[in-house]
Amino acid sequence: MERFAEVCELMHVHEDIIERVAGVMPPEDELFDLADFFRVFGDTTRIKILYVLGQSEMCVCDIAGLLGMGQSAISHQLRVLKQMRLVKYRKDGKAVFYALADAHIESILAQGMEHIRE
Amino acid sequence: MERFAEVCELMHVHEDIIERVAGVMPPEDELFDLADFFRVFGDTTRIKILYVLGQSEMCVCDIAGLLGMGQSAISHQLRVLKQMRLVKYRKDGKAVFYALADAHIESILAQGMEHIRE
DNA sequence: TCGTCATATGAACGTTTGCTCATATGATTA
DNA sequence: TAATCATATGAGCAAACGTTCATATGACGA
Repeated sequence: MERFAEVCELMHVHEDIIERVAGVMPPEDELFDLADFFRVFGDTTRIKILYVLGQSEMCVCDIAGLLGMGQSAISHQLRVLKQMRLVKYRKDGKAVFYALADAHIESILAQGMEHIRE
Repeated sequence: MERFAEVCELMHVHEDIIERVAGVMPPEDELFDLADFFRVFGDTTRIKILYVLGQSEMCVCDIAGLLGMGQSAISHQLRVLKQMRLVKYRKDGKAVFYALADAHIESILAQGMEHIRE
């Protein structure tokens, strides 16, 4: 295969593996979306937000107070979480209450926690 | 609570929620490690590497060929994956074969996939 | 209606990230 | 031993990210 030629000289060794694996790769954009999804979990502020929302729905101001951060920073991050459909919100007068979008998310967090304590 | 004073004026509204949630927050460094862990999944190249290693163990050169990327780029990313203990490796002569560190990882990937197709 | 409050948003800025290129390391073969 | 090959690594650079600051929006109460 020409596509491997520029990388290694000894391509014939594992050609069988490569052929087989190339056949079962999910489409490019699906893997991109997957990375995009996990990227959202890859920031301490957002992890904290998700964690506290796992305990209770909360307004922006509550979260900012709880995490000791500015309202703007939290609002920006909530937008990211909202875009990835990790949180939902309801408006109540001036306040906006955020909550986890579904139970899926806590389960992913829990699995991550499991892995880092081993 | 003084820590909330600079954020909002109307702090007394949800003080109860805040007190309760603050009591059950995991330690700062644990949440940091968790974000650190997920950050590794938050890149297309690394997701692809994890995906192909889920199919078969593979040497650096195989991965680079399969993904159509340079050997150096793959090697750099494998170091990140190694540091987070997501992959293990064995040496065989000049080649180094990488594999997923444990089954945990595929399960996390699968859960992510589930979420993005909904 | 005006002032106030909670939230959202845009620009700016410093930091982090991921790639490339060049080179180092370490093992194999001639 | 010298040449070759697979992998690792450091520097450099462009792009992406997360925070802050200033300001906009939109709802409530006086």
